Amino acid sequence: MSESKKVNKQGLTEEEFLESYDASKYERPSVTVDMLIFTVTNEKKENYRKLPEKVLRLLMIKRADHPYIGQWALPGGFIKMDESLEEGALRELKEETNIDNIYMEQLYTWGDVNRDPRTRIISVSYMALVDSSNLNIKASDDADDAKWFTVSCNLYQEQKTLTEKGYILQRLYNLRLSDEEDNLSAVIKVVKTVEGRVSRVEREIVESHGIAFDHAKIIEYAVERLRNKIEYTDIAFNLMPERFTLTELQQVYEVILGRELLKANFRRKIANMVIETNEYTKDAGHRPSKLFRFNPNWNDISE
Amino acid sequence: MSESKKVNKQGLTEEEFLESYDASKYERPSVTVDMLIFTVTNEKKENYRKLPEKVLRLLMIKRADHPYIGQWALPGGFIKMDESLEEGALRELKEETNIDNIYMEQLYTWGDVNRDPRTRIISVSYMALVDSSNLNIKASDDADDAKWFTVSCNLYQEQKTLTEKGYILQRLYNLRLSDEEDNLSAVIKVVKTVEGRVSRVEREIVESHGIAFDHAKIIEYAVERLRNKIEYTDIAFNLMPERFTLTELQQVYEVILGRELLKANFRRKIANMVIETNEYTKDAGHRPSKLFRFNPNWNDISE
DNA sequence: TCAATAGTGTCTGTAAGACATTATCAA
DNA sequence: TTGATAATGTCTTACAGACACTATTGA
Repeated sequence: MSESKKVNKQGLTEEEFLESYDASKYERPSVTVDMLIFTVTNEKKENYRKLPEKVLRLLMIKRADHPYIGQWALPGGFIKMDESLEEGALRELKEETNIDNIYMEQLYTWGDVNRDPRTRIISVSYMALVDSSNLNIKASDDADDAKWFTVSCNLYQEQKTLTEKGYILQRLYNLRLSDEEDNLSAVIKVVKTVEGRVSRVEREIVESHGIAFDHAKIIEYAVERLRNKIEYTDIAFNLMPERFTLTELQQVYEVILGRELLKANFRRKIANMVIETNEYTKDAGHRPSKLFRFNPNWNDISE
Repeated sequence: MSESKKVNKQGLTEEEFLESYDASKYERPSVTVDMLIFTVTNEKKENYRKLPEKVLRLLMIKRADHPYIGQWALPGGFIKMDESLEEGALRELKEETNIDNIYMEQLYTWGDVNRDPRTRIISVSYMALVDSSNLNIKASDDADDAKWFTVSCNLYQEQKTLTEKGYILQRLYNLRLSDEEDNLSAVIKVVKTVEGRVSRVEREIVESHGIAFDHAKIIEYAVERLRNKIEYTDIAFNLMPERFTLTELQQVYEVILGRELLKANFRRKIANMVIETNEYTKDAGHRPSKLFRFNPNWNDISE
C-alpha cells in the first residue's frame, strides 16, 4: 500500500531512512546460544538378573581459556549475524553431537549485566533431548574436553515465611554433575515472593564448584522445566530409542522426576502414548518384556 | 582458589586476559525488549440489570518513524548496557503505564534474521498483567499514540495431515486488535510437525494489517501462553482489583479462554484461591454479590 | 526352585462436567 | 411481579494413588 512513499518527520521515505540508518550508533551486548543437551543412559547392571539402572546425563565442555579456565560450561557460542537463534542452536548441537533431527526447545534468556566478566553477554538457552542409542557415534570428535555428566538436582531445604500481604518461599537445590573423574556441584537458591496479588521468582547461585559462569542456575532451571513438561507432554519419548519396554520408559520418568512411580498407574497413564509391537526382549534373567513404540497420534481427541 | 593465577595457552593470567579482551572484535546484533501489557476492562452495560461485559486489552504504540511508520507495535526499546533484561522490561513498563509492582514474566526470544529491516534485532518479549482499576491513571502521558486495543485471537482452521512417520498439524489463528477508531488484524499459521518421536512447532505470519514487524506472531504466542497458564496457575488474579466478585473473576477466565464456563464448577475450582470478605456489591439491579480477595496461600499443601 | 521382572485387577478418593434448584435484589 | 444475578446441591464420569495378585523367564 505504498508504505514506502510515506515520509517521517525528517522527510525521509522508508528507503531513504533505511539507507541512512546507522546500526553502529549504539553500544550493543553480545548474544550467545547455550545448549542443554540431555540424554539418558544405562549403568551396568549389578547381576545377571537385575535390570540396568538409568541415569540422566548432560553434555558439558571444559573451558580452555579465561574466564573460568579449567571449569566446565554448557556448550554454546556467539550467534552469527546471518543465522536465526534456532539455526545457531542447531549448529551448536550438530557441532557437539553430530546429530540432526533432534528435539529442541527454547528455554529462557539470561541477561544479567555481569554474567560474564569479559563483556555484556546475553545468552539464549535451548534444551535438546537425545536418544542415547543414537549417540554411540560419540559426543564430538574434536573437543576431547566435552563429556557427559550424570545430573542430579535435589531440593534439600524449603522455607516459607509469611509476610504482611503474602509470603516468601525460599528453596535450596543441590545440583551435582559427576562422572568417574569429576565431581562438580552447586547450590541454587530459588526465591518466590508473593505480595498482594503479585508474585515474582528469582534464582541465585549460592555456591558453584567447577561450573562456569551462571550455568548452574541455567541447569537447575532446565531440570525444573524438564520435570514439569514430562508430566503433561510426550517429551520423554525424545529420550527413548525406537523400541523400548514400558519399564524402560518408566525408569526414564523416574530418573527425571527423581522419585519412584507405581507400575500399574504409570502404565495406565502412558497407555495411549504407546503402540505395542510383536517383539520381546531376550536373554533377560527373568520374564521377557514386550517392546513398544511411540504413538504420535496419542492426543488425537482434542489438543 | 587462585583461579586468577592460572594461565591460558597464550600465557596470560585471567587479569591480563580480561585486560586485553576486545569486545568489539565481532559484529553483534541489537537486542530489544518488547512488552505485552494486558489488562481486562469493563464495557458499558446494556441495561440497568445486566452486568458489564469484560474485554481483554493490549497496549500498543503507533510508530512515528520508519519502518512500519503509522502502524501499531508493541511497546519496547533497546536494552541498555548497564541494565539487566528484567530491569529493561520494568523500565519500559514504567514508562508506558507508570506502575510499579506488576506481574511480569519472560515469554520468548525472537531472533529471525530479517525480523527488522533496519538491522539484525533480537527481541526478548515479556508479558505483564495489570489490574485496570489501577490503570485509571491512564496509560502514558507523553506518547498520546499509545492506546489499548481489544484483543481477540481465534482458531479458525485446523488441518491434520498424516505422514509416513507422524503427522503435520496446521492451525490458522485470526488475531484482531480493535478499538473505536482502529481495526487491526493478522492471520498466524502455527505448524506442528511430528516425525518419529521428534516434534517441532513453527509460527508464521500469513498476513498482517496494521501490526508492525512480527508482532502479530508474538501476540498470538502470548495469548496462547496466557490461556495455558490461567488453567493451572493463579496469574488471573493479577488482572483483578483488590476486591472482586466471583462472577467478575469468572468473566476474566472466560474472556481469556474464549469460552463460557459453568458457574458451579468454576467456583469449586477456584474455591481455595479466594477468601471471602464481609462486603457486598451495592445498587445492582439484582441480588448483591459477596466480595472476595485473593488467597496467596492457596497452594500451601504441596507445590 | 528362585530371584527377579512382566503384567493386570480393583478399591478408594478427588476432581471435573453437566444440570437443577433456591435465594435475593431493584425497578 | 419480574428480569436479572447469586449461590449451592448432586449425579455421573474420569482419573490418580495405593496395593494385591498372577505369570514367566534363565540359571
